[in-house]
Amino acid sequence: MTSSNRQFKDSLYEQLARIGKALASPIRLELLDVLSQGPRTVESIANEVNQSVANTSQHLQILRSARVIESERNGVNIIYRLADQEVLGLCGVLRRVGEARLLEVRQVTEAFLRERGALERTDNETLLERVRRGEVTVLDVRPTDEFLAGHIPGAISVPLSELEQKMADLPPDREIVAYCRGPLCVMSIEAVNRLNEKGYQATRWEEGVADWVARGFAIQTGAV
Amino acid sequence: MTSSNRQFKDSLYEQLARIGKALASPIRLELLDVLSQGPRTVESIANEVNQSVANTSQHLQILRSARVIESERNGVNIIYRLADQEVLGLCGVLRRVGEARLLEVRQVTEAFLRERGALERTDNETLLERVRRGEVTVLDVRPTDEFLAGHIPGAISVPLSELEQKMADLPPDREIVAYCRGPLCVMSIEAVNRLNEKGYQATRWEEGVADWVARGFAIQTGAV
DNA sequence: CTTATATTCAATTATTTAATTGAATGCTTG
DNA sequence: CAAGCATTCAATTAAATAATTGAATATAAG
Repeated sequence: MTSSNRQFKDSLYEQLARIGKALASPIRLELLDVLSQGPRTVESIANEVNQSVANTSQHLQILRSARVIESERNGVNIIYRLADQEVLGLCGVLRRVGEARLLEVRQVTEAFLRERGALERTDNETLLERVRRGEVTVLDVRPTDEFLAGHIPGAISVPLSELEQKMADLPPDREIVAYCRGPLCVMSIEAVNRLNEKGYQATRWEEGVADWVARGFAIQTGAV
Repeated sequence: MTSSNRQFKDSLYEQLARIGKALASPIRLELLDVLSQGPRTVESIANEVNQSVANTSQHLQILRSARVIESERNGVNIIYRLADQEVLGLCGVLRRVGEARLLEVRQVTEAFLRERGALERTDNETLLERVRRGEVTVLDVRPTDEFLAGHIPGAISVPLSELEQKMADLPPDREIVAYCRGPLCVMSIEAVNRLNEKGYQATRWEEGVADWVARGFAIQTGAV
């Protein structure tokens, strides 16, 4: 290979490695997951991931420098968001490769689900078909701002913290499917457990909005 | 969030970051690109990326530890290969995010193509359709072992080094489309330039076999 | 203009990563 | 069994990365 081709390759991979480096930190991967649910402020993100605001901010600078997130000022707050759907896809692929290839990921995940009584696999694909056909009542049990940022069309927003109050409004003889942020989020596990305790017929759809989008389906923003 | 949820998240992202760290090095990204064309020995890879065998081997250990590549011994040689298609997809998504989001990637790439007289964009999608309909003669100008590892069905293997000898066998009045490893490989550029100089009507399809696979199309292995 | 709040920056320290070099290991051949 | 070849390992050195802490900056409110 000529030396100018060599130089070109070196430059190109140096640049692409910026994205790899952005993904090389556990904290930054969590930041990206948090942002995949919708835009947030630094303080809110820092609380979610249990890190100092300064440390969170530094990691956000690295992600922004790699152009995988963007920011805009809103008064004293800075709102961060994922740069685009392709970045969302990148996070999804990395997680799927991790789940498929790293035994440790599966071990950690199964321990997590077993502790919460959610290890039993439902038929996720059949459930998805029934959701799409409108055969079940779909609950989004994430916080309201994440629902507003984007949700499965037809889903009802019932944040976990409001489930007790709103449970009585749910049709008692219609099957319920609850989802939240994704396979590793406990909200839908908790919601399904509570609903079934009260005699509802609830099932957890273990994916999240990002997975729905990755499947090519449209989402709804705003209140409906 | 309860402390056991926090611990779970910390463990999970620690594990997923192993893959991010694997991708955080320019050399390892190039190794993955090289392996996306087919399995190779350490020495052959080291030559391709212009690194020492020891350094190449160390990076390969990191990639293997992250489970994105696999190895098998073949006498004194060790053959390395990508772990599966999902890893191929991960590399593809990372490159697309880089190309879409990092101005520097586009700058480096355009300079590279301009220097080689290949900056003019052809309509890649129309070309693909014509390839799929069998309307053109398709040449794979990569080395033979990469052709054997996997190629577009119906493509003829004409490694760049053999183009002069084999050119006379090509139908003179049928349009030719040449491809190689991907947008940043010079073989198809060189091949198209030479063919057009000799009066053939040749166009470059700038993607590679990995992109063909990412589009969901089947590839052919072996000699046909 | 001053104070409060949110966020970023800079310096420091500790840890991790990367390239080099020479030794060690595994397989093949004579 | 010894020599050759391919590959990996280990130690060393230098560079890069990460968390903490305190200072600096930007915006809003009184």
